[in-house]
Amino acid sequence: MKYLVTSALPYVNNIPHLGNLIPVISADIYTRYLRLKGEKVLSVLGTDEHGTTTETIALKNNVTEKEIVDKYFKIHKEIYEWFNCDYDCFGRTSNNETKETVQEIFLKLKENNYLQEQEIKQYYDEKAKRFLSDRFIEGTCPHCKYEEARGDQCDACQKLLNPTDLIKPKSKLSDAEPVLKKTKHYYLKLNELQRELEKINKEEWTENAKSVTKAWFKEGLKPRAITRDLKWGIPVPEKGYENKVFYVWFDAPIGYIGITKEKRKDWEDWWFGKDVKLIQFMGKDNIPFHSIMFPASLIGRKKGFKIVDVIDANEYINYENTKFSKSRGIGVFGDNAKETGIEADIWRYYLTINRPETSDTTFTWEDLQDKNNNELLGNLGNLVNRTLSFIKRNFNSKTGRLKEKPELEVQEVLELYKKRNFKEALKKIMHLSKKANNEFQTREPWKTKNEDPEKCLADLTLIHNLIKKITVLIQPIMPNKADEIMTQLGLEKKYDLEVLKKDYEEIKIGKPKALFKKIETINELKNKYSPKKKCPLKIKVGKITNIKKHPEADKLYIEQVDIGDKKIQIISGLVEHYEPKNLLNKKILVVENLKPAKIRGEKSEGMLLAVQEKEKVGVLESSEDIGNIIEFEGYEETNQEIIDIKEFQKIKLFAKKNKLYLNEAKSSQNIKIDKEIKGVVK
RNA sequence: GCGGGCAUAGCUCAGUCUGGCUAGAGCGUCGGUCUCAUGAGCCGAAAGUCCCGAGUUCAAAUCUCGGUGCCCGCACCA
Repeated sequence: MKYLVTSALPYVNNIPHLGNLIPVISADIYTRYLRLKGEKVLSVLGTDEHGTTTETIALKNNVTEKEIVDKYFKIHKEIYEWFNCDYDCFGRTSNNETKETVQEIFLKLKENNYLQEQEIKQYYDEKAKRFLSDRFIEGTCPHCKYEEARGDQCDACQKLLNPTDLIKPKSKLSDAEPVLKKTKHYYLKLNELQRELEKINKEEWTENAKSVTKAWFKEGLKPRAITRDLKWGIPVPEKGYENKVFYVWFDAPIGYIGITKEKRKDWEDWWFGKDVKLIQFMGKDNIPFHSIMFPASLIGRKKGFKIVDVIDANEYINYENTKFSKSRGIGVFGDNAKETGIEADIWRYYLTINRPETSDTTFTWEDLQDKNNNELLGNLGNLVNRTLSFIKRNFNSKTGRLKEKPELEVQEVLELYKKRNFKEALKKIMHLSKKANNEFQTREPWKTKNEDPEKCLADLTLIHNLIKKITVLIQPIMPNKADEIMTQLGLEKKYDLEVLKKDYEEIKIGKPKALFKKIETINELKNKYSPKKKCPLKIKVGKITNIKKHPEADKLYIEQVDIGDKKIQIISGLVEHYEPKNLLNKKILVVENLKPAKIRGEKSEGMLLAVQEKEKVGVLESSEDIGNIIEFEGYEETNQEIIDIKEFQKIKLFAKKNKLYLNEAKSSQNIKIDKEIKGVVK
């Protein structure tokens, strides 16, 4: 039996965070375990480089797609290497072999009648001469009238849209007004492949993989488009498809094959071999691509490609009390982990002992510190150090003869590795380390060294061997630390079942050195990498440059307000409280990031802040410069996103004396309340 | 609105599919103890309404129904 191990190919638009690293490290651990057992194994990883997002970013930053993927490919590769992930094949889906394989599979799928062409209507940019994907279209949101809504979603009201919903659609490529035009796409007939897919043996899959896949089957598979109107991707080898590429979900998994083909002459032994077991690690969001789409493409190809045997899908790891988020920059990212000065193997330990195997788990900095200081240092590090320093000091750095066989329950750990229950395996290893400490304690070598030096040395030799066994077992998880320990033990850096079982005598040990450093600066790290607290409101100083009564309403004024970078129109119900001339040219406070609304037919693009105390209403004034943003203590950033009135009402605003309070946080700048009243701001 | 998931000790998590010892582990806390070791080690203890309620069963953390709270996906409305 041979083992082909993959980890989901990460998307290369950004830097991977700890959560993204889980499958990558898991596959590495499993590979190392298999090697330890002496199995033949090939591990494959790479970067997924095609897709809309890359094209969008390229457009936005005015660089080519190639430049972006080249940049991130390098970053990803370095990060995985830093985390001691040792893959046999590390490549990228933009390589030539993937292109060939994808096109070949496509042509044969067509020949085997698993593809169908379907015509749909889509927006077309006549200036740029191409079809536009949803994200390349901008226009006015039909719901909230926000003018820069994207074709797939409105940033202001968060509603999901179809590009055809947009009022006054505009192409992001050329500003031209796009026209609806017919376009054709190829669809993979998943429905016709469902029966074959259901036959795949799923016994060894993780529970989440089984249930997600089952849910798809229950719903009934439908044909799914495999082409898109984009230019960054693998070209479709077909007349009339010159301006189209394959959809990323179709080419990315084929990348496993393409990358193997690029790196290995014997690639066919792995992808067509009969005695191969394919084990794929991934996050839970990737399940359908590996349980349905990828196998469907391969089955439909009818060439005998290796179909997945094991899907190991992990749940998510959360950051402190929130989610990891690439787009919002929350969490620990690969490059941050390096900057902290905390070694890769410590991270590997943490991510494994807290691996989200059956449910989501939580990363906290404090937990990381505790685990390093109390478990790694206190238990394992201390065991190695106390043993080796003792041998060095009392026996001239040399172990002796054994009087009994060092026994340790290694089999259980190997079984847990085999089931890919790495978390439990590691817990068990730490338990073995504790037991070794216990041996040290109960044998009391510090007493026997004078009373019975021969027994003392035999005991230490025994513990020396226990440490060696523990080291071999922990090597898949902490490869660098394992090397360090082996060197200190005076043994070769070799990890296999023979080394695990053999007992070593009369070994000249290496130099004992502290294995782990105490982490004491965790609060600094926590502050450094915790999400900046965002002030939900963007409150600006503005000047009323014009004011008139709303023609359709008795209580409303229409004000033109200069807020520095632009002028906005605001409707407010101040007629009963102010004469227009008393408001004109006043410097007041407005909320700028409020969703625009029409009030009695007039547009209102913000809110003028005023305080109400019983019947009295006073506007908030400021002596700051026009356009200045009011800041609040404890908030480090200002929200740039538009919020709606409901959200606004949830925020507690209160004015007292010369300060404004937002959810109890005091404003940094002074304000003035007209009529010197205090109370709730509305 | 539809679908899915989660809720177990102070904290982080196992256990639930397949009902069954006294509900577990690590950390933390408290008590005791050793001195080889990086203020490390070892022994022990306390700590749980297994979210709430009902049902099935000889037996429920586990199965069924209802409720509450949180999360995710999809859709719709203004």
